[in-house]
Amino acid sequence: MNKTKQDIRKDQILDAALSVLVQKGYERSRMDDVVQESQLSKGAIYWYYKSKKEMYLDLINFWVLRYSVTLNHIVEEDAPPSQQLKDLFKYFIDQNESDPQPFVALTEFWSMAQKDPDFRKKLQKVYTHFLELIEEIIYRGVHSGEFKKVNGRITALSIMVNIESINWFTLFEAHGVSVTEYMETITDFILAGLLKKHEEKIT
Amino acid sequence: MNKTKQDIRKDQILDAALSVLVQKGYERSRMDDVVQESQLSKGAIYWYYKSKKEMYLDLINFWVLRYSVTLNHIVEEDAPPSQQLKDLFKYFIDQNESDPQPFVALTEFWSMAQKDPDFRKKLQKVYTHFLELIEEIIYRGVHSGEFKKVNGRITALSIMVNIESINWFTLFEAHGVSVTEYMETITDFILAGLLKKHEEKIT
DNA sequence: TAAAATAGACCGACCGGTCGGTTTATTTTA
DNA sequence: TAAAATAAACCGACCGGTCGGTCTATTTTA
Repeated sequence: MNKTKQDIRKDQILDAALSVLVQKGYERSRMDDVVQESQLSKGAIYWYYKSKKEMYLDLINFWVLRYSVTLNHIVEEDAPPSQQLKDLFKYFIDQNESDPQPFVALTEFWSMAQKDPDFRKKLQKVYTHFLELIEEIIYRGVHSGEFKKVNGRITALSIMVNIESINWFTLFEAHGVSVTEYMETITDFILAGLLKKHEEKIT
Repeated sequence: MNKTKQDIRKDQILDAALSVLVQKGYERSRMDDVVQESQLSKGAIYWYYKSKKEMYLDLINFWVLRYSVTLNHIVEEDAPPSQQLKDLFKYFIDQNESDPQPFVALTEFWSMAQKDPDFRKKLQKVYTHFLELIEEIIYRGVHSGEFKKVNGRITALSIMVNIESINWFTLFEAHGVSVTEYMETITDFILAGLLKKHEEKIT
């Protein structure tokens, strides 16, 4: 797991790429911006990536990999599904608070996905995997009797969408509602819809 | 309310602009594309709009105006708030089904809002107004006793986010879940969280 | 073991196409 | 017939990608 020189360079490039992407978006981001931000040269960057597009596609890999470690950990931990969901929400709230850049970048990738099939396919894969994770939690909850018998796929979709709504706060004025406050309310809201009521549990 | 020649021309331009925007996104959309799509000339377009940016900013106005007619109608109709919310959801589902283009364009405007303060301000205004509409419905519901005493702003935000999630389906594969099916489930979900349970109503 | 050879990493000036916007000429309208 | 509207040729800043070349570290050779 120790990084080679090449991995370090790629990190260096992708760090710069993310920063530029968030500031300017895909189209307006210049390879020369990445050159400057990364303190490397154009030649160096094109040594590691054959095109602007390849570089940004790899940026998705980079972040998926980074997040998936914790995500898998949450799913595999030995906790009641309701707690797992809470952890999931909390993880994204914390991540967004400590560094919203990847979230902002996601908006840009959405926009890219609309135009470019390669970006679409890549994002599709990311989402499919993420949805499967959530669905897994839901299934366990339903199976163990903690959750109502809901449609796992639709519920997972809904949860995912609500997590993504974190982004709304990065961009717009919410008139006095904080992200944390909002997300906590949403978490309760979703869990209220999922958890069996006490009477039902007994029967 | 009858349209002048100029209004017609602007419609013609903005129709083309939307079409191009959806296909290529803001940056990759060429004014020459709009020229071709609108069957006009560059001179004509720059006669009505002083820049690419102005044109696209006006595209937002165009659609806000178009939607706001029905939206206001829904809020002002004499129906129980729960029904108003259902109508709201239904309206967007129908709109998306008959023509998803404006929804796709919204993703692009999100991306624009991140980079350009003018787009951000404009979208902020749109969202603020829309949130106020929803909040108004919520308030009435709470006041009339149909709804629980929820935080109007947060609930409105949540509803809006869920409506926007329609877009997810335009872009990605949901593995067998249809937009309509999804949205109907979500509507029920939200209303379940909002409506007082029968026992509570009686007391 | 010093010189020669090779490979990998990196540099940055430069080229060629692109596209928002301008200009100028022409046609339509009132 | 003057103003409004439209047409289309044109300008030039801009930027992704290229390429000849350098620099450093490792390996081979004699």
